[in-house]
Amino acid sequence: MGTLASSIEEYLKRLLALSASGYIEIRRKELSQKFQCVPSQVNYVLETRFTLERGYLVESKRGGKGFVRVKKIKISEGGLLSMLLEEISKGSMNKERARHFIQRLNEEKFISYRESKLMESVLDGLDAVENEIVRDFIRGRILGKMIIVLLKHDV
Amino acid sequence: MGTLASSIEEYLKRLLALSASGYIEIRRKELSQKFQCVPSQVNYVLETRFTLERGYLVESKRGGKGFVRVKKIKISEGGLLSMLLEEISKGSMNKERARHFIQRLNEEKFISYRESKLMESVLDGLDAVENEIVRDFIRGRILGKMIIVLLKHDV
DNA sequence: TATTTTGACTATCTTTGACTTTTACTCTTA
DNA sequence: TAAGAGTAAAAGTCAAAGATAGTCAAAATA
Repeated sequence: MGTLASSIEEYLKRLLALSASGYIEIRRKELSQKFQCVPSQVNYVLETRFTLERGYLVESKRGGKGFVRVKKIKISEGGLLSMLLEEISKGSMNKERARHFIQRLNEEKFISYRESKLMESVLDGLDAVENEIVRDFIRGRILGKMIIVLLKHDV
Repeated sequence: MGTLASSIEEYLKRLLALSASGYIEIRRKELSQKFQCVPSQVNYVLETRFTLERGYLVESKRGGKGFVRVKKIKISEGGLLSMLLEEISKGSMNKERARHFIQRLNEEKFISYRESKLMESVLDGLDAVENEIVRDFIRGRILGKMIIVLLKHDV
């Protein structure tokens, strides 16, 4: 028997494997009751085991009928997305590299032409940020958030 | 099954979609009876889901012959985008305002949900720009460029 | 020391109900 | 009969209660 955290991790992964939709929705409180622990333990598991790097997306809603949704995303090893995610995780990205990735994303039909143009317009808009370090950082940051959105709301 | 609030929201939107006049008139009390809740629940739904920023106008009258009228404000894509551009040029485009505009564009079906989330992620990404003046300026600049893309590459 | 577990405090969203205001209608009364 | 008073039938307001989830740092454990 390992830690509580890994039991919960396994449980969620089992649920995910069984789910036809590719994602699961749980009640944080219910789950914590099932494992007889505090609710924030669930957050700990999600933060440490269901990260983007590991191929998971987590969304949630508070209040009545609240939920936590965990989604498994398929990122092919060594593919465009995994390269992109890795570069983004390093923190920043220059304009040419970003433009290249956006074009490739469109070529691979991961985004539409219009979406690619929308994303490129961000790069141009950022030219007005004076400091190059800051500019590259913000560019990487925005790109990262955009990728998450694209994965969350895949076509 | 979602919340009561979203059931009522959906019901009203369905009625609106069916209505030829572009607006609907309901009795607050009747509606609350239909959904077996207190009347003020209807106000909650109207206040949170049928706001001006989302493109709805709500009017009402009390007393005998009282009613609640909900109207969808019709606006053209060009109209909405030029309002946006005007606010940007006046420098009054803060983050929340921008977010509402983007959501409105989606609600009006001028952009897809995915595109709206893509645009919103720019707003969040820009939070890392320290200086508020700079941040607002860059946000406006990017938004402006995005709008041009939307106009150019019409769906 | 690094990881895990816990709990106090906070944030967000929804639902409810007591109390207030407005309006149409009816009933008096000069 | 016109003006005013009273009444019932709406709708509005607002704050409290309820239902979730998130954050963060201290404590416990490996």
